[in-house]
Amino acid sequence: MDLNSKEVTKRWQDKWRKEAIFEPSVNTSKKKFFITVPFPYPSGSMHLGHMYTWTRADIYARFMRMQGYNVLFPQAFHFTGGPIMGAAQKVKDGDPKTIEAFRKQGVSEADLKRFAEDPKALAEYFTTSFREDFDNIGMSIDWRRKFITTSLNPYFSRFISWQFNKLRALGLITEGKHPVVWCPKEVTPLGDHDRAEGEGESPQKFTIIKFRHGDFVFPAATLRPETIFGATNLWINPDEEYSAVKVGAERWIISKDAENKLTNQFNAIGKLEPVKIKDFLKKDVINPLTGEKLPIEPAEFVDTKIGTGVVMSVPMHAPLDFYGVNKLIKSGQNIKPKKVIDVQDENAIVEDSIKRFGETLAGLKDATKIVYKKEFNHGVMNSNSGEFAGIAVKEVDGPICTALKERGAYAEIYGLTGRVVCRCGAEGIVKILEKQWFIRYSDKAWKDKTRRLIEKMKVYPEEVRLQLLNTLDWLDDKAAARKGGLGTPLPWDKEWIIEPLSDSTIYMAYYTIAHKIEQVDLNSLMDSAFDYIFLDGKEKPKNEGAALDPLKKEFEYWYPLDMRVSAKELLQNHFIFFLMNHAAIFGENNWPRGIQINGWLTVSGEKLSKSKGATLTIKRGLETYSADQLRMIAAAGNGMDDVEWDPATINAFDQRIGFIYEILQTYKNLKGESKLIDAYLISKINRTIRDATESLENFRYGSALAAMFFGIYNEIKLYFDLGGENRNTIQRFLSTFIKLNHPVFPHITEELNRSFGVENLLEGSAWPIFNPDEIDTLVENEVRVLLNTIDDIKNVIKIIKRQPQKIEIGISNKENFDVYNKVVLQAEKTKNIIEIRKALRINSKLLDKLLKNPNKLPEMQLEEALENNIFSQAREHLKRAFKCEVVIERHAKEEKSLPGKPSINIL
RNA sequence: GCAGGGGUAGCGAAGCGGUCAAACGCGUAAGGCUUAGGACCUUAUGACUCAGGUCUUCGAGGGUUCAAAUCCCUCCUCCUGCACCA
Repeated sequence: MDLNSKEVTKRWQDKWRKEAIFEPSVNTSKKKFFITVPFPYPSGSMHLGHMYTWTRADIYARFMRMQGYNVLFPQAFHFTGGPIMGAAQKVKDGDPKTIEAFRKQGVSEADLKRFAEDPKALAEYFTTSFREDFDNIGMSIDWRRKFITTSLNPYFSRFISWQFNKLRALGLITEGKHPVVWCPKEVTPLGDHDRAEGEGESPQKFTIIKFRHGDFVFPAATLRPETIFGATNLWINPDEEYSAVKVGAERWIISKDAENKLTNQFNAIGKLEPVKIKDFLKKDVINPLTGEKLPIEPAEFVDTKIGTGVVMSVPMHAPLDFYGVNKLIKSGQNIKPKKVIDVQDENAIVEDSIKRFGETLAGLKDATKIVYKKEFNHGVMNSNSGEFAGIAVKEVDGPICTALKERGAYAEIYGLTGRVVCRCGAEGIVKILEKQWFIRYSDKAWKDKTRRLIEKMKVYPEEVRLQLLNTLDWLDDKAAARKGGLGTPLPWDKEWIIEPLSDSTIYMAYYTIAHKIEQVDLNSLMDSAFDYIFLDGKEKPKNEGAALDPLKKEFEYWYPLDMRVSAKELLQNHFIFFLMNHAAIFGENNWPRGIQINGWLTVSGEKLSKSKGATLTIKRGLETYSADQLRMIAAAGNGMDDVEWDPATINAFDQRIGFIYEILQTYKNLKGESKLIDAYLISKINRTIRDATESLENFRYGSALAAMFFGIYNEIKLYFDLGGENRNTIQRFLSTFIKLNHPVFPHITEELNRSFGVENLLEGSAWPIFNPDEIDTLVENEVRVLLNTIDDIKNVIKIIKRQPQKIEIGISNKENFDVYNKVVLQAEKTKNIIEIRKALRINSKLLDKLLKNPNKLPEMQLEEALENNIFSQAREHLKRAFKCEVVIERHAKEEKSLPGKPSINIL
């Protein structure tokens, strides 16, 4: 016989479609389960990496269907943003890399031409392609609810408008400026992926403190404005060029290297004129907070490229300054360094760190890092810092800046955390974008609400919860709209297009109504309509209100979302926005109930990216393997583990399915009795049901597979090995195996189920029930003993190097079993040998033997009669296996015979 | 830099205080079956032994404990995200 898993696939996919079992309707008498995966961006083909995530969701959907849930698993497509247009543009420009990648994915020349003319054609092409792939690998998706985003879908755009009006009404939208890394040559923001150098570098805010000298301003740039109380002087670099520049009504002295920064970041900037910086040396400036006079001093270590080229010197809190000021003091200057920050248990933090790293420039810089870190995290302002005394350094930044602002001494300037170079070759700078629209993710009350949501929901794997909570801590406002790309315009400022991460936060609600919304007149679909559908206690809109009722009914049945499934890279962006927007817009009863985060499918240890994925597409995969075979790989991972693409595993699939199929065809002829090995198998079947169910529930698919596919398979083999031949037991095994494995291998199990003689579809049929009464630990233990003994016999035979004439197996006597079991009971309480001995008060040689090693105390309960029975029933098998006479001796006299370890005598 | 997660046999991994030389899978080797085998079956796969035995390991180093891969500390190292990139 042969069962070809590729051939049966289509049959069952058609059947599921025909019976529309993936198209659930509202049924209030049935519990529901709503599961989604973030929509894909159709700018290329679906590859095995996509399959990994979607299969994980599909397995869950099918599992829940068998648990009796009414399951909704919909799928939409994301068109918002730049990449679709970008890809089309690249085709249009004739970019060979892009075109080659598309050709590899099977795109025809005619289609390529269409892509170049119309980005929408490209998106639609891949939308169709994705859908075929989803279907071909057996996703149980309800396609009636498919939709696309952007203004290409005016219904969806209305929905997004509603969302943003809601956020704005809640005070969660704000307008402001925003620093970005910028390429001056290409005149565009310079994202990580566009950089030749400096990935991960970002804009960094420096506080400018204005120190005045006459009508000149010396703008000292610093990351630590709180140290101003300890400032002893300013530094300038006497070997570099400086300019005076008009900023508003003021004249600032800055390094020549800082000129560009000023021009790019400040609006009102006047003429630049070179100054002789040496003329200012030894002159005094005024500390704006303390009123002290501070001298301007030269220092060659001032890097004029950083900040403004003017630096505030704080010797007690900055190693470089300490070094510089010490030199001044030695040359006879009267400077009195002052400590303004205390760190517990660290009295000489600067001196100590200099000692540690040395007085070289590099050493001083390393020391600086340590000092900054310690003082920032653990420092407290001391009595030298005026009104700020007692405040933690972490908390003091805001108040200090306010104080500086009040005295007209504050400004800010952005630098980069490191050098950035664009792919075009130009060096990146910081640019302040004006009039941006932000979502106020920094809002504290909003974060608190979301924190509650996160604490309440289910999170798989659990460690992700901590990461989400930590992400909330640093989350800041996010620019939510751009001037270009596809999308929905901001309802109150139509020049701006809502960007992709912002229009994908609550659209799961849209799935509930997507298949019915077009029955409503678009003109009547105003905000009040969405209020009515999605929010509790809202009035029904006067026009067309009745048309909304079926939508509201759908939403109220399906929401909240029960499970969102995705890979780990979306955790700190998409997921956090998804949760925050739900917390803001929906009632607590409609907050998401669970998320699952998984790792990636890797090839040679590397994540499948778009470029790599081009060769490992679903279509390619299906040329060689069946859908179930591919799904097996997706089921290999637990939690956030990455899973390596390893086609060799597929061999295990064929071989096992083949064996099951063989049993299926022959078991009916068996007429054997039910024996102890039957009790054993039934016990194991129940354990497997329990373990597999628990693993599936927790998305531990690798463990589930180990139990329900590999583990139980080994048990049935053992069953046959030990002479099992009972039809009912085997039937029980087959039925359980087929059902348990259905979520992972839906096609082949349907086929097996039919061969099994069951008419109804497996999909949606009842999940096997775990029966704790059928767990028989004693029998399991004794079978273990039998197997160990067989191993031992083999061992011995190997040693004596000859065919045995006769094997005598001696089972220990009842008294010994009693002692043994008492030790087992005690060992459950303590592993302390002396205590066990005390508790038992028995004198026996066996006891001495058992208590020799605390790490090897017996743990399995055993039973003398059962041990005898197991061995007696296995006698025929042993005779066959060892091709000789086998004698089982009860109550063996031999001292070697222990409970659980019968004596073996080979003649 | 900040946050989170890892480092266990040739590989993927399980174990998360005591039945652990380490489940399960892959790979490898030998034998069987075969015209043959990438198919299947059996056995082996840390080291040393050889009548069912012993010893050593879980990134490195310290510590807690009768007992640690498992708990604590320090260090090394890998992966992920850090926002205008979807």
